[in-house]
Amino acid sequence: MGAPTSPSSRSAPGRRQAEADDDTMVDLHAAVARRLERHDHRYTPGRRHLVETLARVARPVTLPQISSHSDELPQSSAYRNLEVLERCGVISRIAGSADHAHFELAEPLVDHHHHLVCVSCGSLQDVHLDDELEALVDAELAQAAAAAGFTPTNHSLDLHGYCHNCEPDR
Amino acid sequence: MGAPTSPSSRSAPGRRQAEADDDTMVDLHAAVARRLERHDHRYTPGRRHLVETLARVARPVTLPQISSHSDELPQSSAYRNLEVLERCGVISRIAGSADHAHFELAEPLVDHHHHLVCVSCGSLQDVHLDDELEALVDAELAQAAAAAGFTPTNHSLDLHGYCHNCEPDR
DNA sequence: GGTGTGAATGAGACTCATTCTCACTAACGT
DNA sequence: ACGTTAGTGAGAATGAGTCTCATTCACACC
Repeated sequence: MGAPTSPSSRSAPGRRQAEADDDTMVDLHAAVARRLERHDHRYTPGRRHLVETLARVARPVTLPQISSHSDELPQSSAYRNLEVLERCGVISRIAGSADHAHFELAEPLVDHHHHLVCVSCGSLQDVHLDDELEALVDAELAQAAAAAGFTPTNHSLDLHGYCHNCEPDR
Repeated sequence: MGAPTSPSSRSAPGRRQAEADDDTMVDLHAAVARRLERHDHRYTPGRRHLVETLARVARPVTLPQISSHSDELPQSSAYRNLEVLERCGVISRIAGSADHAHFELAEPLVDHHHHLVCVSCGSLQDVHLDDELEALVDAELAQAAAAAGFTPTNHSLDLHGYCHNCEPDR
């Protein structure tokens, strides 16, 4: 991992997060289970539920949003499981400026992508960029990082602005 | 103490944040004062102090770090003033995953730049990218945003990894 | 079929960064 | 001087996220 993550071949399913059909869901669960096992953790119903919700909404969501989609999980368990899933590389936490952190499926389980961040309502949305541009960015960042004695793992690129519900004040 | 000290205000901003010499400091204060005035706020000594600290450290810092550099300001005032300065576009808040938010001088007052984010200790460091690449990124992001009905204001590009004090676990 | 071991759960207490409240003071305009 | 408004500081309040702990579950091995 000298270089930033390239969206290169991994054994895991590199499928689009959106509109997950049953097949991709099965693959996803298998991949998640494998990751949990590797860390000596179990793929319990609660965790399964979280993963399934994240896969279905296909965008970064907060814990309250997850709960509202179906609150089968008490808050403390939900947070604990999100943390476990994060440590196992299944999901990633986006700390943003909104009140709550956002969670999404982690990169090897979904395609590399970035976010549109609404500065008004704090909501997040995925964007995909051209691979070539990604490579350019990675290359130049890697170079700049090296100069600063920094060991990169991955980059994140957010576009801040107003989502379609939050037109700039009018 | 009266008015801001620089009547000669040559177009101040656009300067590098690091190693601010006295001249740039004078310019900076003038620019900040102008912004505050525009919002009917005063450039009080406490605010001056915050701006000066941020200019001197030349990297995003947390409130405890600001205080440790010289705690002339009670916590509640510091937070309140940071908020005012943020609303006036003088500083920007970086919410990150660290315990504390980081603060830095806002973009029009310093050059456009990005951050190296240490995933281990949470510290931030500035990086500058090639203008051409920036333009490319902006162009493509703008296009993607338009497709999503999103009105962009600016982008942020972070490189996550390990700073030179926090080599990957060994 | 028991039984032991360690992970998982849920309820609630707790932490702690940040924000709010409020009484008070400093600055500016007239 | 006087009124009005912004700023101050101390402490209380808020609230997202974490921790504790008693209990339950899952699985292996007898």
